[in-house]
Amino acid sequence: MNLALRDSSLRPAYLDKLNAEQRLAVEHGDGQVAAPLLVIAGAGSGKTSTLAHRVAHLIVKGADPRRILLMTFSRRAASEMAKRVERIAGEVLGRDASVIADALSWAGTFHGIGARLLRDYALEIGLDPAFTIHDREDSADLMNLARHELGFSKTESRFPTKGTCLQIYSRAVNAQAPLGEVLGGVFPWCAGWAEQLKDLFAAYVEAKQAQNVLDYDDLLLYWAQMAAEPEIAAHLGGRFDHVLVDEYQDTNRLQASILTALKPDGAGLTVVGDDAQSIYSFRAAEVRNILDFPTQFARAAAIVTLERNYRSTETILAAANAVIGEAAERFTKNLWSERRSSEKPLLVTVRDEAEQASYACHAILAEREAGTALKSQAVLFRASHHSGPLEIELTRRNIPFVKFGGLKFLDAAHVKDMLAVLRFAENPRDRVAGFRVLQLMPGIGPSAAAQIVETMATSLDEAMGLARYRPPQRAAEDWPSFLSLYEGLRAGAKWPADLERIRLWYEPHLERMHEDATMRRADLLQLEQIASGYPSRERFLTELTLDPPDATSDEAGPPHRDEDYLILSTIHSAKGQEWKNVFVLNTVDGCIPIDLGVGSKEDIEEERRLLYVAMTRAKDRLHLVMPQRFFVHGQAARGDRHVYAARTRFIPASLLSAFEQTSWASVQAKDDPRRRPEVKVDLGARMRGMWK
DNA sequence: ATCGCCTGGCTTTTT
DNA sequence: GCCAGGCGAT
Repeated sequence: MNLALRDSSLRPAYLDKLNAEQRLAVEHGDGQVAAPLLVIAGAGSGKTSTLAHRVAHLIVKGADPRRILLMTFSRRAASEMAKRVERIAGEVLGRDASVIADALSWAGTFHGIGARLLRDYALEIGLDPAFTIHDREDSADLMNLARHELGFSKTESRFPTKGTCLQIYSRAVNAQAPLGEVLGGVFPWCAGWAEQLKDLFAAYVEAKQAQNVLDYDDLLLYWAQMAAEPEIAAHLGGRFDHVLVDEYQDTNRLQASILTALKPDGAGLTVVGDDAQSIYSFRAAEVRNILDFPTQFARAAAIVTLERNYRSTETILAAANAVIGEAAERFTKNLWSERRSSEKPLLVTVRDEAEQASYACHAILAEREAGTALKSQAVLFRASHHSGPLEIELTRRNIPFVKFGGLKFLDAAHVKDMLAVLRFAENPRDRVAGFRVLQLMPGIGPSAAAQIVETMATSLDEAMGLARYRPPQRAAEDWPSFLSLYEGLRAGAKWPADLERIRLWYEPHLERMHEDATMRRADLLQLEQIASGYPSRERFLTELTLDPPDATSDEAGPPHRDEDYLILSTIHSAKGQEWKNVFVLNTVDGCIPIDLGVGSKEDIEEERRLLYVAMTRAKDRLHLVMPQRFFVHGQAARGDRHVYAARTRFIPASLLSAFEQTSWASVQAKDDPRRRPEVKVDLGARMRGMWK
């Protein structure tokens, strides 16, 4: 046996750090364009690392990084990946590795890559490359305009709201399913409106085109449609030798069709995912994508399964495996770990949500005393508002935190106003932006705003149309300054000075409209700060829409980077992350699974996977907290009241042995002045008794 | 035509 | 608790 075969010169050091399965995935095809590859990567199995190693390996073996397409679920994941590839490939090639990372320019989300390709091929497909992109709320606003114009806002019985309409539309597009099927399957209560919805969607699509805007779905839809043209498809597919997709379990049919169009025979295609972590079916994610992948192409795909978990202790894994083991259908095997621990995950019963918050604070601080930084701890929850009481408690105790998921910075009305001005300048045909901006001025309401955008649309030159418009009396005072702002912005982008200019114009309106103008002004300054990091107005608008800053923190403003802070996150936003110490709030029926409407069997299964995802984020310690009592408001008929909650159905009695059950009551409760002592003394009787 | 106030209905997760 | 839509005052 020739020992030279094992020589490190033949097997680079970076491969030695991988386990056998990971190495299989990395070396598949040995750097050449090869048969399709499916990597089933369990939670914590080193998926990101494996994918990064595969990309680095391709480059080391001579692949051109500019011809590698790498799609991840967030831009953050993409840049993280690029950094790792740079490090690994740099070790071997020894060159200036940053050149490699820069050359890996086609790394991003499906939507982000779509936007770039569409601008690139715009002329070939009859699209104006200056299109702007609508986020969800903008899309809903445009849907609403169409809804009004068609007279659906005053129907006898109530027509679905703009949000619901958009959801239906989006579902039909992403699932590539006919409207009837979507209505029947997902929105049965809207099935009676099928005809009207069809008309509405037709009007919505026309409006988008007239205004040169694309919504999120269009970025995929246009891409898929463009790739269905054989000539463009060949050109497009020929641009990339290797196409790698992360989180494949969360892609939908539209995305799968894009991949197939790019690589009809699957050559050079790698997808990575875990069916047990599929939690995006509300976004039309199709778990069949990953399940059908192996047999989808003429050449069968190679399959590699990663089951060794490097993240969690075996007790945490045992509990997580037990939870997912109850699933109706699953494909990956149980994860295993060598990380021994005598500590089982905790199932903590507390009285109510206030006590839950109190427990979490208490345990978090105790962990920090023991040396676990706040940053290594996270609190996860099913719905964004579940963290409300905890946020209050954290603020009260001066524990800094950053929250991911839920309401975004960009959703704040004043931030949207500023961006709308910018977008209106970038694309004068964007009616949603114009409609919003114009109404900021007192005296201009919906009808005047509609009239103005209409005037603009019918003028040959939009800005000219605007200049000729005579404002109503009440708006006369504010009009000239707006006009001069707009003409200035149209004359040519001065970046990032444009944003400051807009703010100076906007501030008086901000103060008039909002009590808390000072706080909001701080947000605008922060927006300018963010803007200064982008090279151009167009890039800023596009990338901000596709990848909004996703953390909001308490009013004190975002903690500095070097400061220690706790992570609060929805379970969805926690995907792909890990912490030493993890808390899951509201592990009760009604929250996990969430009780909304009927809930089909599939919905319930997805909720089970959500709990699994949450649990598998934990490395060392896991606390599942169960408040017994909930305060519910609303439901006018019954008024506010308490309801009692039961342990989540995903942890039936048969699984309890995998957990340590405890209950907790805050010690301070007795001293808390807000709490009334329970002893009731009849002082009057005592006084009288004194004289008996 | 605009704006502010009131009422009645729905209430998740995100690119 | 938030949004859509209706009504009345300016």
